[in-house]
Amino acid sequence: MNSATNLKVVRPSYHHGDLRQALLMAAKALIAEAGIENLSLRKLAERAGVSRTAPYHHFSDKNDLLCAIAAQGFLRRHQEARDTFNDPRLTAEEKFAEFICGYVRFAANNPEEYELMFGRNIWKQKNSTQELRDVAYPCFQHQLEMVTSWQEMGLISGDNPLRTSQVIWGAVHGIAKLLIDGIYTDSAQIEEVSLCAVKLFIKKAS
Amino acid sequence: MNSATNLKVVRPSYHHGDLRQALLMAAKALIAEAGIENLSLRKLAERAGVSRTAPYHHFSDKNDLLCAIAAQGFLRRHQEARDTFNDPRLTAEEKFAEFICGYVRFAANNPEEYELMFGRNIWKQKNSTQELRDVAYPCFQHQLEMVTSWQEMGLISGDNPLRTSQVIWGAVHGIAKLLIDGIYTDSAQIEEVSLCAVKLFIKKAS
DNA sequence: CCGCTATTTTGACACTGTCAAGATGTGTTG
DNA sequence: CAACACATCTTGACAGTGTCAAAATAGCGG
Repeated sequence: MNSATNLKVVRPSYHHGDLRQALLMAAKALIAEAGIENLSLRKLAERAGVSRTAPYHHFSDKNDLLCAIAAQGFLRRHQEARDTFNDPRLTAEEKFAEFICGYVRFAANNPEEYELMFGRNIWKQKNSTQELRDVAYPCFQHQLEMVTSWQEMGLISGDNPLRTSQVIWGAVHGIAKLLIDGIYTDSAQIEEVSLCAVKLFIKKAS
Repeated sequence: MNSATNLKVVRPSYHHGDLRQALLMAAKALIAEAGIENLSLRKLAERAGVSRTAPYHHFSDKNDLLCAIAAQGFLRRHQEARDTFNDPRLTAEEKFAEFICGYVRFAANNPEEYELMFGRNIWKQKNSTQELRDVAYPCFQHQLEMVTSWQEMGLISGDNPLRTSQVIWGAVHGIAKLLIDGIYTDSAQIEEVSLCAVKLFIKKAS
């Protein structure tokens, strides 16, 4: 199916070269410029220099395209979270704080991409691609595992690890959403809010 | 011709009766049936029995219509929150728990309306109507005030009342969003997650 | 009664996603 | 090398969408 299996080297294989990749690039550019809701396949095709229906030979759907972009976002965030969690120079508490702050920062720095990754358009109904789920679920899983480990070592409070993970995920997700959706206007204080969340979840030793 | 002119004593004003209200009703019905993204002004007009552009004399915009519906949602939720906060039969801790659980329950029971109320489509850019802001901001404010009072009486942890309020708001919003957007599949356990959030935020007295 | 204005309609335009059918290049096989 | 199969891209078309302009209608105050 996927002709990209043969493309070990960057190689113009067919008419356009690698249209699929070019479309993803152009789509991200257009989204960054005008937001997700202003992305149309026709403008995208024009930007890529092909006709309106050319994208349909690389993505079955507009939804398919969006899922592919979201999948890239999950890969990036997953890697980011893994890096800080495995950084040997950080204490557990620093890792936890960076998990919270980094999560919100990721959303704040890539609002359109985050909106795509966690937007209802993709997840509601059966819109999510198998490819997207294969990338997103491990990312979710990783979050739960990290929180579980922090809880087991007594760093953060709560008893049920799964429930605590869900609440903390909900907290960072909600803070991020309230911010990037424009309900909070003070985007300058996200770091402060994130740090407050960290303090609230960390178990009091005193 | 229309014998309905004599029906309503309230205000049989013009051609249709009260089209604005009828449109809001029909819109909520359509949204409940097929979701926000499947609501079109044309289908709405057809449902209300008027032509496509008739709604434009009662709402300047599609966005204006959506804001009006969202405003009603904020009024309902605001009243709900006020009722539990002022219920003399509840202790402060019970009120706090009911605030958290009730918030998530409201979103779970009215997913489309909640999506509208807190969707980016309304708040991003300058899409929000003045009317909407006049209703929503007091609702937000009330939330902050409640959390502040609970913190001042030593019920919940944290030091900065504003930041704590924002984190707790973020938490309930995020839990609700993850649920109704279809990222959590287990909608049966929302109450459990909510209660876990309550326990996490309540200050340990022991 | 007439006219003014609020309300509604018809027509039109520029978009959108997506399908069907044809055209064109590419790789493989006989 | 030639011919075929197929991936790729294009043109044409259709049903939707939000929204504006201008025309038609209905109800009110004079």
